[in-house]
Amino acid sequence: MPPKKSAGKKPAAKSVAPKPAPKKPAESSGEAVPAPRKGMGPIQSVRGMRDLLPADQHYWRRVNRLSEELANAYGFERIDTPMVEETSLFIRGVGRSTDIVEKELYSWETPGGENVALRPEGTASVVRAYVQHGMLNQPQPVKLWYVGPMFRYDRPQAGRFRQFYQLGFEAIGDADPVIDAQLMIVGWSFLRGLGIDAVVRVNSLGSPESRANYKNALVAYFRAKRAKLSDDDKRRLLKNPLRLLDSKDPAVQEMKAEAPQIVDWLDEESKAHFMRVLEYLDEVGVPYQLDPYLVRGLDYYTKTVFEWYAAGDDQELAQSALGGGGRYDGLVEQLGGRPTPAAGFSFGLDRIVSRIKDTQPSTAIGYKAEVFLAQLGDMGRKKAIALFEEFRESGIPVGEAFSKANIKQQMEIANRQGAKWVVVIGQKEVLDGTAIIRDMEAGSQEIVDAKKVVHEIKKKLGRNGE
RNA sequence: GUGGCUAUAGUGUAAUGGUUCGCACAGGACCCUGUGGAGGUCUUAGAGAGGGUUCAAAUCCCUCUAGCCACCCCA
Repeated sequence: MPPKKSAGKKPAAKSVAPKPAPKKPAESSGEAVPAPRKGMGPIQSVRGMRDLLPADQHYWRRVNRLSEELANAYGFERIDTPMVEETSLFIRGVGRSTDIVEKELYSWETPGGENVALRPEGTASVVRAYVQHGMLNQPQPVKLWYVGPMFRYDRPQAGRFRQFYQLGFEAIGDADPVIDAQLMIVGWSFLRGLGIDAVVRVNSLGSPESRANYKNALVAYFRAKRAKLSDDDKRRLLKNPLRLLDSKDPAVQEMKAEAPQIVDWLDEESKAHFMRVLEYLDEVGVPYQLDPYLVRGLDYYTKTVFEWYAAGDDQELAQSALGGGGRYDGLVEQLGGRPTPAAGFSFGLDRIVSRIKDTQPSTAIGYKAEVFLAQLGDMGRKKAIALFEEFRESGIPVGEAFSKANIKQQMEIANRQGAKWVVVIGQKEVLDGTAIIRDMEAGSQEIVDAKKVVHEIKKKLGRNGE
């Protein structure tokens, strides 16, 4: 760091850079400068926020491309909602007593006095948009998808960031179990398309009534054994009893065996619905595991719930869930719409990308060009700059290193960019009205008329038919 | 939010409290304004921030910050 502390102890000396930046006139600045702000280090990104660097972008691109492809294939339309919403949307949508709302919400009051928050998930916003724009008047179900950053003020950890990216699919306005199944199929296709071997765990929470009844039974059961519960679990008992079921406490694990099972409390309709979902999955061959203890952290789920895990992580690594979702038949109404059935799911793209990165390290290079323009001398450079535009307008990926004069260096760069052809233009060529085309694989080259270069290259690339 | 571990160039690493912090890769320049993958020479760049102990700190201590691990929770 250039600004070093006072040379008090360290004589340091050290040959200073040519221009000894006249930093501190030691004495004079002493009073002039206000207060030497402390903690002056290099500025870093804010906690839990990270950069997605160029080297990783191709993974993200792949994920995004597949998302779009699948969305089209399955008939979902893209929607983008604001990152900032009224805080009450999330309180009503996600649930007041969930951790997501209680302690992980980035919320503040605007200068105008509105209470707003950064979205912690996508479903509430999508449903809000559905209601706000009267999408109930469109053919149902309305199938929407989105991708974008979400924000949760949680403690960062591997696979957990305060700004993270979710890809989500929602189907609003249809209660048929085939919708639930199709969503799971979309998710399955997505993971498979990325080469991720995953299983989906499925459960049903039933209708709000059956869920509530079950919850009561569960609370009653555990309350009787309250003394044996850890503090964490006592808290859960009050706040989110269903969560007790995936407690890691061995004592609870034991109690679980005797505990009421959710399947026994499902109403007939939910049970039938669930069976249908499973039948459809069987039909398509989607591998799933029934998990009677699967509950989800958001309040809005009803009936079907599911979560994806990478296969092979038989040991539950923390943060190993890649995504999840389910049916939320009550949410639309909860947010002020008419009673409307709906279902959806989302993936955590950060985790998915990191998974691909670990299992399929890529050799992809950065910028790729098919043709490279090498130039020599000022005349050559001028001609090359113009020619570059011609190539670009013809849609041919073309590379350059105009700032380099050395031909050898340019060849190196051409090679690094993976160019199959190099067009060389020097003084001589400019004067002759020609250009050299070099075949990088064969090492041979030919001289062509400068006016025909683009045409010649197109021919070589097999793009003449256009 | 709780507990623990960690922090050296862009990356990965090395150095019993004692010279100027070593190495590899990456980057830049040159060898080389007329032809690529190699090589050679030179070079840029570092102790997360702040404070303390000590004759002396990358090394020991404290605080902050960040990352990681477990918990909580979740994607």
